[in-house]
Formats: sequence, structure tokens, C-alpha cells
Amino acid sequence: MELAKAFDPKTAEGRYKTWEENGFFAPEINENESAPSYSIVIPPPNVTGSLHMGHALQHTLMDVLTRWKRMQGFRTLWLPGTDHAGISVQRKVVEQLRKDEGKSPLDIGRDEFVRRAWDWKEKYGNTITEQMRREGASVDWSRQRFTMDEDLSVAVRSVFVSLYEEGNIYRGLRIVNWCPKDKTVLSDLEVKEETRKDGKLYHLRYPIKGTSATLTVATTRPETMLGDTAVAVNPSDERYADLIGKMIELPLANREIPIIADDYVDAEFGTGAVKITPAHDPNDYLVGERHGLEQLLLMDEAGRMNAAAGADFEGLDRFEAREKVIARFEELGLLEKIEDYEITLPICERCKTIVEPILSEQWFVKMDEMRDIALAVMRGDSVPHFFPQVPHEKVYTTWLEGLKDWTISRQLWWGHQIPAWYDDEGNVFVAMTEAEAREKAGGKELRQDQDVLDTWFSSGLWAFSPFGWTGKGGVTDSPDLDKFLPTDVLVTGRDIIFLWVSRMVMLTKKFTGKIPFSDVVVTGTVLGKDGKPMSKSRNNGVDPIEMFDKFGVDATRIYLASIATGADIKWNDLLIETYRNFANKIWNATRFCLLNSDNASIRPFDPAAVSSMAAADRWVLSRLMRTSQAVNKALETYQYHEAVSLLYHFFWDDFCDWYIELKKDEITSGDAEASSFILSVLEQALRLLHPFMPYLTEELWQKLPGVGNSLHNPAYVSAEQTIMLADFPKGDERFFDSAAENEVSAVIELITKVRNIRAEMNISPSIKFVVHVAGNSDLRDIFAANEEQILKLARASELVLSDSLSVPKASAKAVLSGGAEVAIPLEGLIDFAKERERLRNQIAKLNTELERLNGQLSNASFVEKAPAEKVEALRERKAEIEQQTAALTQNIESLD
RNA sequence: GCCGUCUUAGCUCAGUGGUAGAGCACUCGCUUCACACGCGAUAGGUCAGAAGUUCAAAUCUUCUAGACGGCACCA
Repeated sequence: MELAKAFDPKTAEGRYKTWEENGFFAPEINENESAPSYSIVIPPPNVTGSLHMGHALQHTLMDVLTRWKRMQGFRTLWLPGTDHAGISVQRKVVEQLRKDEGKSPLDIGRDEFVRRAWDWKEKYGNTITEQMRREGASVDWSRQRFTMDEDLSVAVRSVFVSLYEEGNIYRGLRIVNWCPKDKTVLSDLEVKEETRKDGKLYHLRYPIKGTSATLTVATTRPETMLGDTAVAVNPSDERYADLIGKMIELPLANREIPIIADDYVDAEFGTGAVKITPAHDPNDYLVGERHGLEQLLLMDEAGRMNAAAGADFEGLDRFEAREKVIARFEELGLLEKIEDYEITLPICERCKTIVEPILSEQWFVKMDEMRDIALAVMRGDSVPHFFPQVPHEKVYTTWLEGLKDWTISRQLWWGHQIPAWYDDEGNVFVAMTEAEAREKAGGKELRQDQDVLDTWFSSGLWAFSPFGWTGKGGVTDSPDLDKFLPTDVLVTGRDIIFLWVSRMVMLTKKFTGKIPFSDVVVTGTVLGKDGKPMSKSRNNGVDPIEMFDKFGVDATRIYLASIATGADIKWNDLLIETYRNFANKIWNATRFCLLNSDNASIRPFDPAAVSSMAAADRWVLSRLMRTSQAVNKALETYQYHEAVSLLYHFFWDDFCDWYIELKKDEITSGDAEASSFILSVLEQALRLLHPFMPYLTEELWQKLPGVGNSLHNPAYVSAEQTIMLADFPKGDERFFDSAAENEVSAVIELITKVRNIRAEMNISPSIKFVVHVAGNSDLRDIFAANEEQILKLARASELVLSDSLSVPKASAKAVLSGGAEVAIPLEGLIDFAKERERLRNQIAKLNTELERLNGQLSNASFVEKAPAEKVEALRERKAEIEQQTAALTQNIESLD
């Protein structure tokens, strides 16, 4: 069989279709029903999203595990799906409606709006799932779920109703984070901070009733003064002691408000007097509660001033109102000063609008019990176990300890509408359905709560709701739930450990009694070339699809897997190119192995037969088995980068650079035994690589002769032949062969030293020379046994073996391990000065090491306290260096 | 303010107590019949700085500097 001259990723990537059509991704492809299960749920991507590098990274890591375990014979499920992304979808549909029809959601009504959102989802929501097929993700599409699927929605209602009934969900009036652009409340975790250096601190004079004096307050948000219902000072602040209890004549608002004393006030900050606006500031709200102050809400849902702000301000945007308030204060002579002030503003994570703290009635999940559940799981079972573990467990625990109640209602139409109904008196009835609610209400007419739940509320159930759990809706147990929960591992980004991971732990434990997963692989962030997180505004993003087109999916995957687990990575095209070259290298190595292989075929390795094979064969097999064992070990602890490094070095250095070169003549001459053996080694190595480079390995594997059932995992007997269902090599220790490794090491050392002499002496590769080697009889036997390969790879005409060197003065020399020496007579070619310098350099290097060794060995406490084998190893090394130095010194003298 | 991470060859990064590693880039040499996305051979690092623990520190402890992340506060 003749392969194309270079690997073409596009062709190989066509393999996905076959895999999917044959059902290879479903756990049921494994016919052994008693096989252990292995499961992963995908962190559901936002249904409006398209694939970014973070996905590509996480999906690669999940797919590597999934393919690895599937090949090991597990009943393996990687479950795909998307979440409904409340705000994002809502925004897309609103925008579409405005653009296409010039209408607002209110114009078409809720039902129609939701219908259009579903249309939008059907039409555009599969972008990312299609992109996942390109990635090679071996997810079971037959089990794909969406957080708003009927079953999952029943699960959401079940959990809500249960939590409500036991008092863990409540409705209450609180200061919440309000986004005036999205017109919805946000949870604390959806609010980010932004520091602005151009902020201002405004000092306003408030007239004190019955006097001509004023009291100055400092504020960053003067417009909220319209909603002030008190001014507070510290009770122990002597400056203001006599003002406590007096009234302020609040300018512009024409109201009187009291001066109160509260410990909250820091006398040292600003003027020591604080305006109190209970409806627009969380701290002021608490002060208001303590003092029974009125809560005056100033703004509407869009952040515009309402009637409570007074006729002069009603309808103004909050920032326009600020300007106007300041202008009025100035006119009235009540603006004392404006200071520059660095301010930190709360920002809506999605739309970057400044969040307005606002008093509002919302639904909350009480976090006391939830926190205790998560902490108990963490402290009891150390679950989740984070990889890498160092920082995450502590951060996670600390965060849990300070957890506040979770705002779960959202003022949107797209999502899970809250299963709460109200009668005319405002009594609330929480139930699975309207009918049940009405029953509870004694048959009264009811109106359902207009809000929907936070998308993360449904995502929090993702470890069990996709397996069929519906709770009060009926199913609390299903075959999939039994088999696949707990899942084995969650692979996700650092940024959603709190937002999602913690909630999965709480909700899964509470509602199923099981943990959602034991391990969490925390990925780092893929940064742009500028070292900053990729973002649209920075325009430093790298599109994975472009990378797939440019370098191939396999190269992109293995590059992403080569990053140390959890570390951030600065994107670098040069590195991905390394792996594109790697793919091509493997392609060409296979191409070579298939030359003249007409009578060859893949076979299992037989220890008895192997033991009589040549050292090079036993060596490569030993290296393959050791690499296999190490790759498994690395993957067990999610050390992907270690596995990649092992594979890279096995393929490139051991297999291509040495083994193929050593066997070249035999292969090209059509030796069927040699071809069969090298193909068998290659076949196992391809299997080992498959989880990382699925397309390349499948493409090549299919071309190997005789990849028969005998090599397959017995669990997949009736499946089509595919590498993805072949057995994953464990690394059979019976083939570990230290003797062969030593032998080949000696051969490699000799060849390398000869090449070094050739290069340093500037001798053309076309010139062949005689190589003399002196050494003990063991070494001579080894070199004699590998004479042909040594001659070929060292480009030598003759190999002369003896127990001591006997060569002309005009020779270049080098020392080998084990007291051996190599010499090359170079009459007419040698530059004596250069040779002296070359030998002196070698002595100098040895001397550096010798000095260090002498230092250590002459240290009495080292010899006394260090392990004996350590000391002995250094002594042996010292003896060898001394022997080699002596030989080199003698070589220099022999040149004179 | 609190907590945490990072600082290793020109670049991007591995390496958790025992002689500093990789890829790319650089230098030299190769149309060697699988591969120039290649082959061969070199060169390049007082492991951010300081102190400490230890026979032994890139690795453990403390401090300092710089970069970054999370949390809290912010009238």
C-alpha cells in the first residue's frame, strides 16, 4: 500500500461521520453489560454560543478521557447538551424582533415571544454541537439534552417545589443587583467590578432645620439624594453629637429627614456624615431596617427616575439626574466641592452596564443547609477532588463559608417560569402545575409568577437531570441514573467553580443522596498572543475552527492537551505547528513501514518468540511497553501533558530516529518478519495515541494489514473495526528488557560519538572512514552484533574491534561509557589543533563535573548521612570520569 | 485590606530534595531512496532577589520585588 506523501487532516476528519453513524459513542456499543461504567457530563455550553478555545481545551480533555476509558473496556458515556442561556437568548430575540419588525416583546406578548425564542433555538442553537463534531468529540448524541427539555424542566420544578416546601426557597424584599439594560436582577456572581480613576466624590450641604447651618455629606451618587430618608453620624462623633435627633430640610425633594446615630458610620471617612438611601444601597438598607426608615424607590426598571424623584426629575436617566442634581445644588449654593476619587463600580458581567443596587422583591435560595451539605462533602470525602489540587480546595471552602443567599428569579420570559401562583390577595401557592396550585388555593383563580429562574438553577441539576430524574414529577431512579451517577470527573474552567461546581455538589447530594462527581479537572485560561484573556473587545481571540483548518484538528487537540493541567497558556501558533509536524511525522513513519509489506501482518507479541529477537527489536518493544504504562499512569492523575510528552518522544525519538533507522535495510528489502514486527509495534503505538489524535490514528490504523479481531477488546466483538474500540495498551511488563535497553544505549552512544567527530572535524557525509573501538568483551560483542547498523548510521566503511586502541597518530578519538574508546584514523583529513581543542573541551566538561563530585564526596556529613546507594553512585561516576579524563589526556599527548 | 498563583535557555513552557529539560528560534553541516512539516551535530540558564532549614534546595520555610487571579470594602 502506498500512502500520500503528506498527512491531509481534512480527509481523515471525514471519519467522524462513520463513527457517529455506527453508534460507537454510545455506551451500549460495549456489549459486556457487567463492564464498569465511566461517565462525564459536558459543562453545557450556552446555546447561543459558538466554539471558543476554552471549549476546545475542555472538550479535548474530556474526549481524551472518554476515548481512553472506552478503549479500556468501560461502558463509557460522555453526555452532551446545551443550556438555555436565559439573558443571552432573550437579548438575541429582542434584537431580532426590533430589527425585523420594529416591535418590542410587549407588542407580541409573552407566549409569542417564547415561541420565537424556541424558533431561534432550533435555527441557531446547533452551531456549537456541529462544531463539536468537527472536534472529534465522542459524545453520545442520542442522549443529548437541553436544560429546557420537558423532563429537565419537570426536574427544575420538582427541586423548586421541594426547596420551597422545606423553607429553603423564599420570596423577599432585598437590595439586589439590577441591570437596567437587561431589566433583570442578577446574582452576586454575575456582577463584576471595574475600577475607574475618573470617579468623583461630591460634597453636598444639607440645611439643618431651624438653623442657618448646614451638614455636609459626601457621596459618589448624588442623584440618590432624592431618595434619602435620613442622615447618619457615628454616635461617638463629638462634632455631631448635638445634631442627633434634629431634622434636615432635604433640598430639591422638599422633605424633612432625621439625623440619626449609627455605628455603621466611619467618622474618619469623608465628612463623617452619611446620607442614607435605604432603597438603593445595601448598607443603607440595613441602617434603614435598624431605624425604621422609609424606603423610597427612585428608579424604574430601565434606570430612569420615577415619580418618587419628583416632577423635575421624573423620566431622566440616572446619570442625567446626577448632572441635574449637581447643577441645582450649585445654584442653591449647597455644593461644597467635587473631589477626584477612584471608584469601583459594579458591572453586569454580560452587557457591562453599571449595575443598580435596588430594593426589590425576589426569590432566593437560602444557603445555610446548602453550604453545610457542600462543606460536609468536602470535609468528609474531600469531594470534589480538584486537579490540580493546590489552590482550589481552600478557595472553594473559604468561599462556601462566606456564602450568601442566592437570588434565583430573573425578569425574563425565556427560561423556566417560576412555579408559584398568586391569588388576588397576593397569597402564594407553589406547586408542580397550575392545577395543583389551584387545588391548594381552594379552586381560586390564580396568576403565575411572571419571572423565570436563573439559568444556573437548572444547570445545577445537570449531574442528574439529564439521566432522567424528575423528582416529584415521577422519576427518582432510572437505569441511566443508576449506571452513570456519580459521574467520574468534571472538566471545567476555574471561573465557574463557585457559580456551577459548588451548586452541582449541593443540589445533587441533596436530591439524589449521591455526589455528582469525585474529581474536578480545573482548566486554565487560554490567553491571546498578548497574554491577556481572549475577548472580542481586545480582538485577541483565536478561533479554533481556523486552527482546525490551518493545522488540523488532531494537531490542535494534542497541543491543547500538552498544556500543564490547570495552567494558563499563551496562545502560540509555533507550538501547534510542532504537533502538525508530529502528525506528519507519524504519517510518514507509517508510510515507510508499509513499504514492501505485502506479506506482513499485525500480530500479538509472544514473549517466547520475542526473547530470541535482536536487541533493537526487544529494545523498541520494551520502550513501547514502558511508555504505555507511563501514559496510563499519567492519565490516571490527569497529567495530560506528561502523556503527550511521553508519546511525542516515543514516536519521534525512539521509533523514528532510532528504531526505523536501525531496521531500514531489512524493511526496504521486503523482510516480512521485520515488517510484521515493526507494524505490530506501530499498531500498538497508534492505539496509545488515539485519544489525543483520533483522526490521524484511525486513518493510519485502517491501512495496516491484518488488524483483526484477535487484537480487539472483547467487549466490542460485533462492532465495526475501528481503532476507537481497540484495546488500550496497558504496557505488558513481560516485555520490559533492561539488557536490550543497555545494549541499544551503547550502540546509540557509539554512533553519536562518531557523528560528533565527523561534524566537528568538518568531514563530508560522503566520506566513509574506518571506526576503531576498544572495549571489554561484552561491549565488543554488542558492537559486533550491531555492526551493519553501526556502519550504516555512522557512515563508516569498517568497524575494527579490539581490547586496546592501535591507530595512527593522525586519528580523532572519543571516550565511551564502560571504559571504551573510539578512534577514527583521518590521515590527511585531521586538523591537529582542532582535535586538541575538541579533546580539551571534553576534558573541561568532565572536570566541571569532577569538581562537583569531589566537593560532595569530600564532605564528611554527606558521606555519612546521604543514602549509601547515592554515595556509591557518585563514587562510580567519579571513577568513570577519571578514567575518561586520563584517556583523553593521553589522546592529546599522542597527537604530539 | 484578605487569600492565592506565577516569576526556569532569545520565545512559549515542563520539571515538588540528589549531576537543570522540551518545542520553536539561533549556529554549523546535509537533495542519506518515509518525512525539508525533514536528517545530523553544536551552542545557549548563578532556575526573579535575599535569608533560613538540610549532608544536599529550581524544588521546603520566611521576607522583598514584579505580574496575575479570587474575595471583601468602597459615604
